[in-house]
Amino acid sequence: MPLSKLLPTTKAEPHPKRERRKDARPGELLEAALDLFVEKGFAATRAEEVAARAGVSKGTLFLYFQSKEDLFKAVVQENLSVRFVEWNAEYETFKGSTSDMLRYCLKVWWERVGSTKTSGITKLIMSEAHNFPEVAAFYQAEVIRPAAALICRILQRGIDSGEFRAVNLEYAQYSVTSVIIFLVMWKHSMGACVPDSANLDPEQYIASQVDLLLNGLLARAP
Amino acid sequence: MPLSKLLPTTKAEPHPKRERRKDARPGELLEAALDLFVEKGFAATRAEEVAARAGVSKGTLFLYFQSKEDLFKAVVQENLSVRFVEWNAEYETFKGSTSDMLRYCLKVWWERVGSTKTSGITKLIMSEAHNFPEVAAFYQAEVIRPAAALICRILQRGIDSGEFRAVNLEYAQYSVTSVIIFLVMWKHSMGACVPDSANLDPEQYIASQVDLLLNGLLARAP
Amino acid sequence: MPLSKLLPTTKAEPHPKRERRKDARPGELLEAALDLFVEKGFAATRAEEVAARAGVSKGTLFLYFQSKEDLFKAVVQENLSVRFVEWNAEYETFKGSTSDMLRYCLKVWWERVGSTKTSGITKLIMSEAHNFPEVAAFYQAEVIRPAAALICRILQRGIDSGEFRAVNLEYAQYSVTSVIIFLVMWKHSMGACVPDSANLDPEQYIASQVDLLLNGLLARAP
Amino acid sequence: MPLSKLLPTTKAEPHPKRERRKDARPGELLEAALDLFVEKGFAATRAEEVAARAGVSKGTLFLYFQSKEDLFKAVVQENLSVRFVEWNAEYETFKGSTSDMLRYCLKVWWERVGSTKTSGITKLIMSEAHNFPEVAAFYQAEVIRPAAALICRILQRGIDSGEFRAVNLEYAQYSVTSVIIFLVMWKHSMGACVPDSANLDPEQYIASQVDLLLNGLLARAP
DNA sequence: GATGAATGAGGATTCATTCAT
DNA sequence: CATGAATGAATCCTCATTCAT
Repeated sequence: MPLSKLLPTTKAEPHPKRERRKDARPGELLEAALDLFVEKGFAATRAEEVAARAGVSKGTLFLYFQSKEDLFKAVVQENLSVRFVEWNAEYETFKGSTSDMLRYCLKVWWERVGSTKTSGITKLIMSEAHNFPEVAAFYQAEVIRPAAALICRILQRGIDSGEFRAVNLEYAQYSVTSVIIFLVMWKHSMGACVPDSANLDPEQYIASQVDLLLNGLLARAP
Repeated sequence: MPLSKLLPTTKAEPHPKRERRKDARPGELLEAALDLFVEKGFAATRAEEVAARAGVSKGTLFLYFQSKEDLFKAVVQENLSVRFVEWNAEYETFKGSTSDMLRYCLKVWWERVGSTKTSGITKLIMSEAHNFPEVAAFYQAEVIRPAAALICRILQRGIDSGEFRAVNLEYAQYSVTSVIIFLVMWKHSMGACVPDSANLDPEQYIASQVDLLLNGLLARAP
Repeated sequence: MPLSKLLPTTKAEPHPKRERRKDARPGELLEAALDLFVEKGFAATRAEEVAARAGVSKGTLFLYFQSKEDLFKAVVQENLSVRFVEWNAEYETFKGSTSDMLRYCLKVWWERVGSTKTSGITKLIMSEAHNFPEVAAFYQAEVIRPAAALICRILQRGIDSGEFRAVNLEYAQYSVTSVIIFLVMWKHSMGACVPDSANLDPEQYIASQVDLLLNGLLARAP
Repeated sequence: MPLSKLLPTTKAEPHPKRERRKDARPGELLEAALDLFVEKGFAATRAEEVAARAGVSKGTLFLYFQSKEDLFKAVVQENLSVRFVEWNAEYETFKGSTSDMLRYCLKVWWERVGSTKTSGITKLIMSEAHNFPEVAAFYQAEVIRPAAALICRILQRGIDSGEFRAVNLEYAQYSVTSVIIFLVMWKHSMGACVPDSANLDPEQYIASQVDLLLNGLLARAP
């Protein structure tokens, strides 16, 4: 499925003058749109709000994006390319136990994605998938599957080295995914409506989850 | 007669069918609303659609609910609270290991909630929390906190009996919660946009998650 | 113009059984309707409110009146028949100066009409005339013209006796009418929105107006 | 393209004409609203009608006024207050008898207000006061009280000069007010539903009323 | 007769989108 | 390029009126 389908369609120029490339405008609009879509959902976000937050007029938004739906797709596209290449590379060269690798992987995810605005995109997709099935499918292909593959590779490494039990990869992978998804959803929904005292600390949450994932709940025989 | 010219005569045609089911209406509407809200989100669901799915007219909906927002709140309220009492009771009388109890607990959750329409509520809340802070707070108080408390009690039972390690309850509890939340979110978003082949089997998913949660990934020393 | 046109049409019975005549119902409804129409206007009054104030259900209202418009016409009809006959009779037999007669006339009007709910009908007609031109014309014919004629007859009596100047009757008559209309409009609009301290006392108002009408503002040469 | 199926495509046809008259709009809308509110009452006037009469679309109205009620208040506000300053000034410098002054005052009122659309405001307020108590209070403060004060000042001038009798100002003032109110109400309600033959001539009406107010009905002793 | 649940046309209001400036 | 005034389809909600009980 071609990525280009998610790019802002740029009004199919009849004669290709010069490829006007992005000023700052589109970026600022995409950023504003991400914020608002994540916060309020697609339908509840008004185009004018997005424009206002980006510091431009309503008209300008539609200069860069043919429609609100188009803007949505562009937001997704812009924030999709989580750097699996780079992570895959890190995976190839990682020295150390696979337990450490898993810990490291989640730590890095939190630092680079989870704690940033980018994590909002996941919440957005989860919330709007039904209204944008095409986008959801695309996300599934471009993000979820690669992520799952990466996790599987890590798990496989642990199994191969004898560090991990020979679990079913397909489902074991969800033990990592669910940690991530839960944190993202929490952060962007309930977490924002709840006093700090009732809230979780992401780093402690991740540490705890990894510990349990690795060691399990059961007490070990001495 | 000139007076009749003043007000449009509106001689309404007789209506096709007109059932009188005062007591059943709210429930029917609530069910229809649950379906549609979960499927399309709050904003994207038209009041008239809800009415139509419940087999009544637009006006009837507003006879029972003051506004669409009111309907939303009623949907949330309707599908809540009830279960925790019965579950807490089951917990008190459960015979067997806490591992079994945990397995049983998730199994029952899936059968009674996860696999039913009710699970859509959770997705709904996660998606719309920002637009309905009161509802979110309500959900937090009525569902999340009781659920967390129940899970903690189970974990504590395992620790007390020496079956489980003495983990931090507050965070260990999330290991169960995240299993549930992930499954719900998946089912109601990506899962509906993805071919069956790429989809997960809920019961296998749960079994696998519980197994890993109990035993961990790490291979045991012999 | 036949009065019967303003009567509630009673659903043109195909076979004239027995002329079911008013219980209390229609009267209570008309009273409630008059109150509310005067207070809030025709459009802003809901049929259900009228029914509720009359202590019956919505359906019952439409049992007695074919439509809200019909109800309006019935309200007008019911309250039209200000007793000019009786007043005309009083006029014939009145002993005393025409000044006293005028004073008496306005006093009686206030006691029997102005201070009662009936005066609301005038306010109602004035306010809604544009939306019910037929009713307005009818009121003009049945109430305003007879009232004007009565006033003219009184004025003529004064002129004939040499008590009054030989003024133009047609316009002099408005000097009485305007006193009445102003009081009615004030009572039913501004008067109800203003603290008592800023309000007028009807009887003092009438006395003052009659005095000025008779004696004029100008100081008399000694 | 399946995505397009999700949101109705709404490829709006180009609009016929589209004038850009930001500064003129509110005034045009206010004028249209005044016409229609006076003619049909507040509730019976549809927002779209107002827009249409102002030559704009429904949406444009709500660009300038937050709601129909807001529009109503603006209509009242727009057509007020202004005149009393200029009139008070004229009063200070008037040369001539107070009788002439009174005559002049009513003549000017008819020319500048009574005969214009502005007089419709008064009818509007009288009819709708109950539904807009704040507007009524505003009108009372901004129009009625200043007008009464002006009239009182004139009467006082006449009394001071010995031209008028020493009447009670508070109530004598109503003799002028009622002349005005009656004319306005008549013009905007019954007057519009009655053949010209049965109608009054405003200037003759005013002349007659002032004459009677000054000289009274009673024949003078020679 | 009475009731009040049900209906659906009607109207206020919103907001994505266009386009003259 | 940018603006923001203008548009009108879409949607929520009201309320006169009907009719099964």
